[in-house]
Amino acid sequence: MDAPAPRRTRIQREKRDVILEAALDVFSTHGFRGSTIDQIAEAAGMSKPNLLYYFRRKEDIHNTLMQRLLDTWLAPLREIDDVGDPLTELRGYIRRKLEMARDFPRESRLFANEILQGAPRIMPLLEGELKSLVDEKAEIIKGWMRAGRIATTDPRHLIFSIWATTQHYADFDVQVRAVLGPDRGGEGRFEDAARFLEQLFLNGLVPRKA
Amino acid sequence: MDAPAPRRTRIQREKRDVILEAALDVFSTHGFRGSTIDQIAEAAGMSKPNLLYYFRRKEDIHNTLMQRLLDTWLAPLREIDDVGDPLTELRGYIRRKLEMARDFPRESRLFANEILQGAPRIMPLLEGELKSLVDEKAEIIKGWMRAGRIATTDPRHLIFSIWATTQHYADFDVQVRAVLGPDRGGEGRFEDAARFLEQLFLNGLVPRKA
DNA sequence: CAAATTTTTGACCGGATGGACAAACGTTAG
DNA sequence: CTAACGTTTGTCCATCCGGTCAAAAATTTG
Repeated sequence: MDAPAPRRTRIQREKRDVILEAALDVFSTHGFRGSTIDQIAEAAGMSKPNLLYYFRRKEDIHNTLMQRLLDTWLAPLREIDDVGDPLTELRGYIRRKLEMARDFPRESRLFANEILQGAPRIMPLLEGELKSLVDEKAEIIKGWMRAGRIATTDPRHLIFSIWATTQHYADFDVQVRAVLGPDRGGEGRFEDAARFLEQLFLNGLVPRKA
Repeated sequence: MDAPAPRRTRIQREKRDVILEAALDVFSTHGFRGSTIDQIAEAAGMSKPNLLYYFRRKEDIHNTLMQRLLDTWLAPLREIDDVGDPLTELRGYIRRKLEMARDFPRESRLFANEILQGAPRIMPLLEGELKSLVDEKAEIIKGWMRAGRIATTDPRHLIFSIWATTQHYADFDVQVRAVLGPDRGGEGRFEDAARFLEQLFLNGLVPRKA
């Protein structure tokens, strides 16, 4: 489907990267339709026709961004396997996802925008690659439950809850900061979140003695 | 600030409602900039100039929608008080929020869209009304923790996690359904989610004996 | 009924926006 | 140097889109 061998010069590789970086900024805060080529071109420090020399259509930029995103986005989930302690494994996954929300908030928002609007461009991927990856990991988690190594519950909804709670700190960042206020809304918020989520996922809210 | 008394005829009230209903559909799936007046007008079954007779500007529709939204949106949180059992109170809050995600997904997505794009229109509300409401409820929760009635943790992040996990089923609905597949992606998914969330928030994942 | 008022519509406008194009400019290889 | 190739830009175009306007149609009021 894709062009077989996109042979590119050094300049082309560099400029394309600059454009993608700028486009990530713009797309992630205004959405696809809310972003203009002029905005992206200005953010990339070049003229609009120049930008269109590297990407023929606005959609091409978005597609390229989306494709790159999905690879890295699912990496943390792929890392889960059933060697080692289940709780350690899950704690690690939660930590990695939270770090991604902290370090790649634009990517998270880009993804959220796409899903919010019905995932028009990546629906096949969700039903294909994503679903089978989740199926596979859900099976591992189910094994842990059968062995009594973690509490028995719905593994898929467990994964959803990890996605939701971690990505929240990227996607709803403005709200989080507004609510926390200047004192606790600074960089410390991610450490607070990490502590809280660890406690939540491990022990829940029922008070424990000893 | 607002016009003092917007005296409206019966037709005006009805037509404005039709428009708002249509606009909720359109805005919640395409975002503000991604939606056109023509789209909304067609969904409302009237011509564009006719629509503009009831709302002078596109932004007015969005503002009205936003204003109505916020009242109902925060209602579940307002209901929390410190009479009765804390765990019951929190469980009830989670259930109510999940029901809202199920029954008002468009409202949830409209709100998510706004926050994702930096909350340009409702930032003052977040820093004002929302923050103080959360502050107030966080204080109640803190009281429960001091009394040893629930586990000690960060009350604000607890609220965030409830928002995140419940709204996820509205905002990321396409993804949830794609991952669950046809068998479990039907209407049963909300009951599964309710069961899972109750377990998560009460007991976490550490397996319990007895 | 007729006057006054409200509602609806077709036609139109100006600015924004995605994209095309050819000419100019720069760089590199022979 | 110069021809070939890659890069950049000014200009232009067609379409979309938010919004206006005047006039027609419908409704309400006296």
